Amino acid sequence: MVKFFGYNIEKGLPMKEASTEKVILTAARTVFTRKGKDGARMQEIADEAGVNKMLLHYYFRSKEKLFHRVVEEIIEQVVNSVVKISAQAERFEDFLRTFIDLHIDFLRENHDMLTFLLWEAKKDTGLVHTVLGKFSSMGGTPLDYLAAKIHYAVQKEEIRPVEPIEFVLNIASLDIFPFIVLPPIASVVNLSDSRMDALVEKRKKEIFRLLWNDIKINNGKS
Amino acid sequence: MVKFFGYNIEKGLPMKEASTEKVILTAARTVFTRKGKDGARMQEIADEAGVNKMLLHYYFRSKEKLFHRVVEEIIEQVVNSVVKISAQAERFEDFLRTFIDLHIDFLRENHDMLTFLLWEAKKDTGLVHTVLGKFSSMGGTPLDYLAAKIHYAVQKEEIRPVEPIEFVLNIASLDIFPFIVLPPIASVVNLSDSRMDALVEKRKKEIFRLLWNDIKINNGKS
DNA sequence: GTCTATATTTCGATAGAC
DNA sequence: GTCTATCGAAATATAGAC
Repeated sequence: MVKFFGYNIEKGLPMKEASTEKVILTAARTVFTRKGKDGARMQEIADEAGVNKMLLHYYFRSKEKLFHRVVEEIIEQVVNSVVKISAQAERFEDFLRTFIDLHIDFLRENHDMLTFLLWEAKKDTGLVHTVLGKFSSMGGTPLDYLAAKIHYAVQKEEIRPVEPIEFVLNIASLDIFPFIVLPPIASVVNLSDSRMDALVEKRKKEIFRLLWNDIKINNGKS
Repeated sequence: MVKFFGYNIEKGLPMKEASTEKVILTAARTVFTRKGKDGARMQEIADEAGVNKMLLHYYFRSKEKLFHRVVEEIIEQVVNSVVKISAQAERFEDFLRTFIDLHIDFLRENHDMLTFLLWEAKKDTGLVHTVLGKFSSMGGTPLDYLAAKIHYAVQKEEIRPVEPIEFVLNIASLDIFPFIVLPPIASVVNLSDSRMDALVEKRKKEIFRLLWNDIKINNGKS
């Protein structure tokens, strides 16, 4: 294909097809999240992308640099998603229900990069720096955001006073952990996708019920 | 040192010092849980053990076999601990409080192998088979055990009826997840050990309160 | 930009002396 | 059982033609 500044000269149209660089990046993300930084092979990434191995070095110089590009992209996506689904609804009850719903939908679609990110962060805490930096450039960590949200809801007497750190740990744990353990187990016990989906939808209700019952204030209701 | 069937001939005493094999195994566990199967280097394990690299092959033939020995040991320890701390107390309230307490104590001591195990299980689901096999040889999975425990407590009207799978996911998530995310974060934000310990002890109470309030039956109390 | 061929390094594994 | 020396495979990275 003849390319010129992102335009496909042959067809005279803006290129919608992925550039070689983008193809490689996508393939690298697939392989890295599956095998990890150390287990991934440049050859496997090239095969996954359907390009010559040498091109990975042409575009990204080294495995190390390619890895960092992939991780930055993942962190960018994760942080943006969390920030986006945090900005929901006025009443705390609605906020909580919506947050759990969207958060779990996001996790279901991206559970592959979950364990990967946690593992790489344990080996190299530089990743944690990147995540925290990205959050603060977006206006604050989820902890900061939720603390403000809780403070407001308490004043409005929607919920009882709760410690933000405890609440964040509760919701993060309940939302995220199943997507770390269940996928490996599911592939062993032959849990079908549809049964998995049903389980996930039930979890949404269960998590909301558990957390909301714990903090809500009943105004005149039994 | 002159050795003969586990006896130290020079001193005429049973050997309390670790054998070379045991020293290697311990070092391997340290390095594998820190760097993962792919990131670990035989040389680094040898250095950690303070022995010649060649001895690793003498005792374990290959990196693959050494890795599997380490993983089997870890799984053995994890399963035994879970089974052990599950067999506690008659009343469900006491059982729950004690389980959370001991489970979290165990996790605090062994959080290094947590992310490692979850990561390796994601890459190679053979590990899941090993875990499930070990559990069934010990009388059943935690899910089986808790289902029976719940059934009994419901009959005694100590708790309302609950779905075992939901309850297991709730308690596992709340107990385990913090030990996956917090250690990397703690090392970045300079959270001291004592403050971490305080946080953990508060978590125990918070988790028990949250779960118990959700399932208990109030007999005549407000 | 893309290919083939090759350089360079790292690492698991073995041989053989003691 | 333990050591030194070394092999051979793999994997990252580069050279140079097209």
